[in-house]
Amino acid sequence: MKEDGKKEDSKITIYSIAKEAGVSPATVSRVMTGNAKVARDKRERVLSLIEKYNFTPSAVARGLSDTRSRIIGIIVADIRNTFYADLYVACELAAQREAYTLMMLNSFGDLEIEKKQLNKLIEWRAEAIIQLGGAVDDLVSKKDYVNLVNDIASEIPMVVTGKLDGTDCYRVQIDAKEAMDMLLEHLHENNNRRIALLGGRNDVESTNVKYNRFLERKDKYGFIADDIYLNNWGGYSVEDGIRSMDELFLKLKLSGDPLPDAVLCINDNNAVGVIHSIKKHGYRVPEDISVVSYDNIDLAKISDPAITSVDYDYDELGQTLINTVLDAIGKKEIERLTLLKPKGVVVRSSSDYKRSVI
Amino acid sequence: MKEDGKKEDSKITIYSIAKEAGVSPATVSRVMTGNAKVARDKRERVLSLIEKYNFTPSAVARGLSDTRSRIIGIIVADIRNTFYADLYVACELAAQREAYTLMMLNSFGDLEIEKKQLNKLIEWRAEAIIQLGGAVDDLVSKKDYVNLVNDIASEIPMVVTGKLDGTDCYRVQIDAKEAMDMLLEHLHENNNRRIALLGGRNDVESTNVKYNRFLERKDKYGFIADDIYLNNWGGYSVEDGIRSMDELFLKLKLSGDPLPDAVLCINDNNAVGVIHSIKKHGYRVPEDISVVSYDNIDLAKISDPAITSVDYDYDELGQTLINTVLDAIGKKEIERLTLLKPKGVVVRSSSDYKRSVI
DNA sequence: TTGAAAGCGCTAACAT
DNA sequence: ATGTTAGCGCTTTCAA
Repeated sequence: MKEDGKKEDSKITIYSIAKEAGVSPATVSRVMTGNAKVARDKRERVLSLIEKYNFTPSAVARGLSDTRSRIIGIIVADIRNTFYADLYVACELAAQREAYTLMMLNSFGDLEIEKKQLNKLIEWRAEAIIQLGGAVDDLVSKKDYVNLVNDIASEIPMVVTGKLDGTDCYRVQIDAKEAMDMLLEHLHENNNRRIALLGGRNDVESTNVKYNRFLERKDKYGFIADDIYLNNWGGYSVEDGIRSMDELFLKLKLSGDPLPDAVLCINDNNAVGVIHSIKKHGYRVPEDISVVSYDNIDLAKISDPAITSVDYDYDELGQTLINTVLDAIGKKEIERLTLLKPKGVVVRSSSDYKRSVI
Repeated sequence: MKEDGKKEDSKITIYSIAKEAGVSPATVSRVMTGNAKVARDKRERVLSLIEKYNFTPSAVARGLSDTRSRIIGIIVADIRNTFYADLYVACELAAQREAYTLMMLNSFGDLEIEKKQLNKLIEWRAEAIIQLGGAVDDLVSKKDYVNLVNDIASEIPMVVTGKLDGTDCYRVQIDAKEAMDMLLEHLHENNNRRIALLGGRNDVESTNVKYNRFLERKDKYGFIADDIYLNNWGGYSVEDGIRSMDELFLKLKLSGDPLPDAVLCINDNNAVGVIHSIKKHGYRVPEDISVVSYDNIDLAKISDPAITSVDYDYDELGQTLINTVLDAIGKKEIERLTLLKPKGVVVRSSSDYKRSVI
């Protein structure tokens, strides 16, 4: 049996601490928050009791009391997707630096779930909400969803990585145009002429931006990219990549058009699928066809061959997301849209091959 | 200008609802929680006001009031690791079914960070804490960490996926012995004789269990596995896999021992590295060397060649984790250790090759 | 069935 | 510098 079992176990709060230290609860609160001067001796006494009892003040009570939860809600399309996990971790790190706690929920790309998660965050009185992917990516947003978001955004700041037009969210994004330009430059340097564009969905903003940017710039580099080589739909997964490339092979066979020199994929997962298809059809990467993509997640490095991919500064992105949140909470005047430059293209074997100029 | 701007915006709580509905706050609370009968008409009036104002009760206030936060804390070694992300999602799904919210924090395998995160969860008065990987995996746990954990575990349930001995945590794990047996059976069926064991760390419980199980059973199958083929250290990453296999090639070259028929890797990442090394050395998978591993994360499927891996029922694992938490919260008598059977081995090309019996 | 009132554990005036 | 007190927004006895 423990000594003094009964007394010792009674719930410990700032009151019990205060009593034992012979001070007022307010004083205990003051030494905890550091929001006011406290006499050296009292502080020490309080501190040692806190230490003794291993006291941890209740964030719940504090949240109620000062009506600042210090929680930032964050809805992620799917944390199992490395891209989002990378982003999430960057946010968590940044948030912790500012003494905020993230409350993370998955939406699985399901609008109903997303609404439910938003609600949960409101219940917890999150001071702001960040959304990584999901409905916020769609180019044209559902009416009732927009309404919900606007309802929320009128109360607390919402910052999204997508478009979500019709709402007044803050937006933080990687500059997709710039990302496209980097890849085009790289492909051009290696004398690729005939370029295919695969993966993604037309109704997703970042994909759409890339697509348009490509069309805008292709002539500058003398790229050949007839419609048959362009397919910005089919999704973002490995399987989607396989399907898109299989389809391209088929179409090319029927039309008699030559293979592309390079395939520009919408992300690394997609590229893995594309490579898979290319190998399956008996061609080599990069000797026959180069493959490049975006995001530079771990997969790009460990794929075989390793994939050339546009890298982002995830830490910067996370920090910017959090900064935007904090500024918005603090009612500072800030830009509605922040565009971050991609870090650069990491050249790997999938495209590290200079074609001869014929 | 909005109509009635001032009044409309004043914070809406159960009080404002109560007043407008002409009932007491208690009644509003009752209709929200459903904890007591409320006259039909009053309920309807309250409900319609809730609807009208889009009222969402404060979980913070509720948490303070009934001292049940309905938060389950969860510390993950690294959410960017697909294995943990899979596990996490399974937990989130299970938790939501029970109307609990997960508060997820990463430990990055750093003991100091882990302690800080534990503390944060205590601040938020998590009703229980789940730990996926990290310090809980270590076979021999650090003294002060054990003390901290025991301090916490004496207050709220802790359930871990690792060993964490010296503590009274609940443990939920995949049966590593069984998982090993499945792979051995598979390798045997394909007439692999000479087996190498690569990856992992000796001081991690699940790895250790597998290693010992292998030694225990190898003779039954007539496997040849001299010390030179065994290397259960080197870690869990792709790079670790490359290093381990490179090293094995080197040692074999020096000793003149033949190549193994199959390499049994500690997880899928490791296997990717091993395959990388094998290819690099000019051998083929599976024709020259078969490769198998554990966890069956997405990577196993999209790797080239696709990797044979032991699959788990992640949903079941998540649900069991949450059930254990709930039972423990409810002070039910439950087993301290729950062992789950692996789902089975998913055979893919990396080992789908029958060797001829010489 | 319903309301009044106390209390959850903290913070922040306000007074001293 | 410190104590008193009044909330924060709920839930839950306890009476009625």
